[in-house]
Parts: sequence; C-alpha cells; structure tokens
Amino acid sequence: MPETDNNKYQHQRLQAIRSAATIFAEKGFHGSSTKDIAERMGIKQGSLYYYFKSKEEALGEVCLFGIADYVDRMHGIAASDQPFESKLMATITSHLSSYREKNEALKVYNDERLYLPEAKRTTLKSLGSGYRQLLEKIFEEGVQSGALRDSIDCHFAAQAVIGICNAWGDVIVRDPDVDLFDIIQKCTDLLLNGFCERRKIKRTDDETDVAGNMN
Amino acid sequence: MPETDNNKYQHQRLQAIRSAATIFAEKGFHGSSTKDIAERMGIKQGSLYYYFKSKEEALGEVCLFGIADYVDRMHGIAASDQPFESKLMATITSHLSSYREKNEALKVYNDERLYLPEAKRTTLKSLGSGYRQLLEKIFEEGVQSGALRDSIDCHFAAQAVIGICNAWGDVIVRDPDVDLFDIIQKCTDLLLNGFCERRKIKRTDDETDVAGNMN
DNA sequence: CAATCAATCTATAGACCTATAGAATTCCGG
DNA sequence: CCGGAATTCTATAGGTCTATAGATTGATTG
Repeated sequence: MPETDNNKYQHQRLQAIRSAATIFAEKGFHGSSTKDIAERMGIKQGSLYYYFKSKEEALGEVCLFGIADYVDRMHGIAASDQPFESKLMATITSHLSSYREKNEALKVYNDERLYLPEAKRTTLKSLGSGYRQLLEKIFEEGVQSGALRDSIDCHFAAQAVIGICNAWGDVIVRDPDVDLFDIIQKCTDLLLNGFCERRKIKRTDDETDVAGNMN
Repeated sequence: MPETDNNKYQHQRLQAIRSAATIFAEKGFHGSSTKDIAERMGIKQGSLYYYFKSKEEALGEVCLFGIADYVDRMHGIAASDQPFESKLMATITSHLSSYREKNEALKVYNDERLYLPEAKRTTLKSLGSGYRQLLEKIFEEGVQSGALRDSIDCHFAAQAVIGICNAWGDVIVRDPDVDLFDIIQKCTDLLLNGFCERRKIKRTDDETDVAGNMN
C-alpha cells in the first residue's frame, strides 16, 4: 500500500479519479461500472483496485476532488474586504468556473454524493454547508452594510445563489460552447436587481448597469 | 394485454408508477431494482412485468406522469391575461406545488430522464422545452408591456426561473416541513426585485414579509 | 358447476458486476 | 543483469439483477 508521494502512483491515482468523475457524471454512480472507468484510463477492470479499495471509495474521492478547492476559494472571498456586490460576483465566478475546469467532478458531488455511506457523506456535508454558511454570512454583511434590503432571508438567499449556479453548472458542463462570462454577469445582475424595470437608488456610477449582452 | 379502462388494471398500474417514482427518486434509476418497486406495491418482482414491459418503460411512464399536467397548467397560465408579475408567481406556484403533490415523479423527470432511450427522451424533451418556451414568451411580453427591463435576456430568464424552482424543488421533496408559500413568495420577490436595497414601484402592502407558515 | 380471463406467483436462465487472489510484467538501484 | 518492489494482468467466485415461462389463484359469467 504505497502512501508516499511516489510519482507514478500519485499520477495514476489522479487519472483514476478523473476517469471516475467523467464516467460517473455521464452515467451516474450506479449506472457506471468499474470496467468503464478502468477502460477510460487504459487499464483492466481488476487493476483499478490497486488505486481504490472499492467503487464507493472512488466516488468519495471524486466528490472530494470536486469541491475541495472551490470551498477553499470561498474562504478567500469571504475573508476579503471587497464590497458586497464584488463578493457576490466573485462567488458566482468561482462557482461557475469550477464547473468549467473541474467539470464533471463537481457535478458528481452534487448529484451522486447521496450514495456515499453516512460517514463520508457527513464529512463532505460539513464542507458543503461550510460553503453555504460563508455565503450566508456574506449576505448578512450585505444587509448590515445597507447594500441589501433588510427584509431578505439570508438563508434563502444563499440557497438560491447555489441553486442558480448549479442549474447553470449543469448547462455549462453539458455544453462547452456556453459563454461563461455572459452567464456570470447575468446571474449577478439577476440576483442584485431582479428583472423588474426600475432605477437604482445609490450607485457609485453607471458602470454596473446591466451589461448589455455578449453572446 | 388489457388496454381497456378496466378498473383494477388501471388502478394497479398507477400504483406501479407511483411506487416506481418513489423508488427511483430515492435511489436513482440504476440504483433501484424492480424488486424494490414491486415490494413497495406489495407484489412480487416478476409480477411487475404484467404492468411494464421493461424497467425502462416504467421510467418513461414516471417521467411522463411527472410533467404531464404541470405542462398543461403552464399553457393555462401563458394563455391567461394577467399582468406579468401574476403570471410569474403563478408559474412558480405551479412548479413548486407540483413538487409537493407529484413529489417524486417530477424529480425523477429532472434527474433520470437522460437514461431513457433516445426516442422517448425526445418526446419528453419536446414537452419540457415547450414549457420553457411558454415561460420565455411570458418574459417577452413582460418586456413589451414595460414591466421588465428591456435589457434582459428572456432565454436566460426562463432558464433561471426553472433552475431556481428545481433547486428548491429538491429541498421540498426531501423536506416536507418546508413552508411552500414562503418559498414561493421569496422566489418571486427575488426574481422581480433582486436583493439590492431600493424601493419597490408598486406593492400592495407589507404583507410580503416572511409569511409565517402554513403546514 | 364449468369455462374463461385477469392478476399474481414461483422458478430460473442468462447477463453483468464487484472484489479478490495470484501470476506476469515493468521499473530501477546497485 | 539481478533482485525486489511497483504496477498491471488474468481468472473467477459469488452476488444481484432483468426478463420470461408456466403454474396458480380468484373472480365472473353462462
């Protein structure tokens, strides 16, 4: 059981995780076979067990891989001292960019993590809800600073942001031609201003305005 | 092959669809076995094939069951002559209520339909995108009537509404204690007004606030 | 009662899938 | 080029699953 940072082993294990992510994202956990995964990385089915002790462990690793550094980035955003609007946009950018880069792994985290055994799911859940809490706190600060209406429900707001990002994430993963920056701007605009016609109250200047279009 | 509106048969087949919906929603299509489904309706595994020719057919029926009348209702909403804001709220109400009532079947449609064979998926897709197009048209009318900013991207908007509703739908299906009416109001408010501080143009009164509970 | 038909049951073939055991191969320092 | 460790392979046991075939039960009706 090599646990060193041996080179070949680490490299191949990462390949295994990536392959698993791709297959799981396409067929779902139960719809995928270890044969599919092994074939994708060019080895035989049985050899996969050199890198994972079970298919379930593979799922766990994929999920972890899927959110690890996107949660990290969120800590950075929350800790920064930008104004609310910038933090929101940074969050959305980070979230959607993760889908572009990590692609399938984050999707697997969202869709398949519930098939993990209780124990591992709890570990991941604390990461995930840490994310939501950070976002919630950003909203609370936004309310206190006066950037946001004080009637808003910060829990709802955080959940809504995550929901929108994940919905678009699905689209982004499926269709690589989608203009990421365009989506980011429109999501931010929607969350800040809604769709209704009206003038804004206070605004540093007009640069925030609506951002015409880009696609 | 009884195809009449024989009583027992129709009734049991519906039970089968409902059972399949519940099981598929919980474990996913590939993670569910026909034994699970049969057991839930109190018959033996093999007997299920009296009602479905295959597991896949069961999935198809569940998906259809999941969206059929929620698409119907959307036609009604789109055809009515209410103002934009009412139509939006009606859409959200209909969408989220479907999750409450039909519960698992709509979730299955969203999460598992991609495992259907091309042919059936296409049929369903035309239903689903019909839904999105109706919603898109509602937004276009909203822009024309002046209720909405003319800079908004109606395709994006429709997709966003659906995304938010589905995200909350997941929560609603999983947690029956969620206050549906509360979510409906907050979603509508978010989509219309965003989270930013500002005064609303018209608002009946303060009754929008938080809205106690109802279940 | 006898015949018919619907609904369910039992039993199983055949396929596939995970995980393991042990053999074969590749890699690498001395 | 040798010997050991790392990596991959082959083969398979043991399990589960779908779908079918044919028997059984129960109800209905002439």
